[in-house]
Amino acid sequence: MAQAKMTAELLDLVAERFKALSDRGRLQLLQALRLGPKTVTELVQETEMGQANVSRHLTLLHSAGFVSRERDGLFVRYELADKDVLKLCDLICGRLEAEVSVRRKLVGGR
Amino acid sequence: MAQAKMTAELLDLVAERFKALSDRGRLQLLQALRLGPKTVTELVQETEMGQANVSRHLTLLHSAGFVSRERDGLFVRYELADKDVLKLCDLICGRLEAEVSVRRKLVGGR
DNA sequence: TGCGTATATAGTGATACGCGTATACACTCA
DNA sequence: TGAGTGTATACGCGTATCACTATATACGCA
Repeated sequence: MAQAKMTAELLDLVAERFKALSDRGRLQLLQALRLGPKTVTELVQETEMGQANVSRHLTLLHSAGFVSRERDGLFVRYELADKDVLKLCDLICGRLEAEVSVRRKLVGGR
Repeated sequence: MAQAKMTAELLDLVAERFKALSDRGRLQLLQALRLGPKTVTELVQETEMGQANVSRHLTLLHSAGFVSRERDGLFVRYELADKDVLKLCDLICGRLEAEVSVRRKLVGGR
């Protein structure tokens, strides 16, 4: 896993994946999908984003491999591709919590 | 870990962290730091990036909490803040490898 | 086939990002 | 203090990204 020597192309692919996770709206969508598959319409309602934006973000997440899609008649149902996505988010969240607690200690309360 | 209800501010912080990892140059720097601390000059030599760019990227990685810095006389030595950074990269790499192997199966060689 | 709904895709303007050059700042040493 | 080296920052430019609106496509149904 992750050899020391990585080609520029591979790094670009990795960067692309991280970039897909570097937007609040997209993270919001992933969080919304935590509990199960949802249609675009449902996600629009939950996130208060415009339909076009939701669709665009979902398309991007899909091409990055983080969500899968499935047509259901008139609807398209999106779903988390696997659990790794959440693992990634949780790792970051863990880091943030650690930072916050350190900061609290330094400030002494707040 | 990662409650279902996340505030917009927290999501922005998470997105900011992922954005720090969404650039080939910065990933390259993190890879270069895999084996131990290095100075800016060394990183410039290893990565073939301009000095200004390396410094800027390192500053960003530092403010995102992924690397730590330490002055050593005239030099500044950067170091991976912890192992989680690599865990993140490895998770992405694992996904990429899986994708590639699937694609190989579909295409049938290549 | 025509209509209505769900989803995806232009087109556009504002903002953010990355790079290269030049310059400022930090530190050492004579 | 002044010269020299290492690191950080300012500026300008080209490009990418995002939100918004309008429009196109996909599908179900009468």
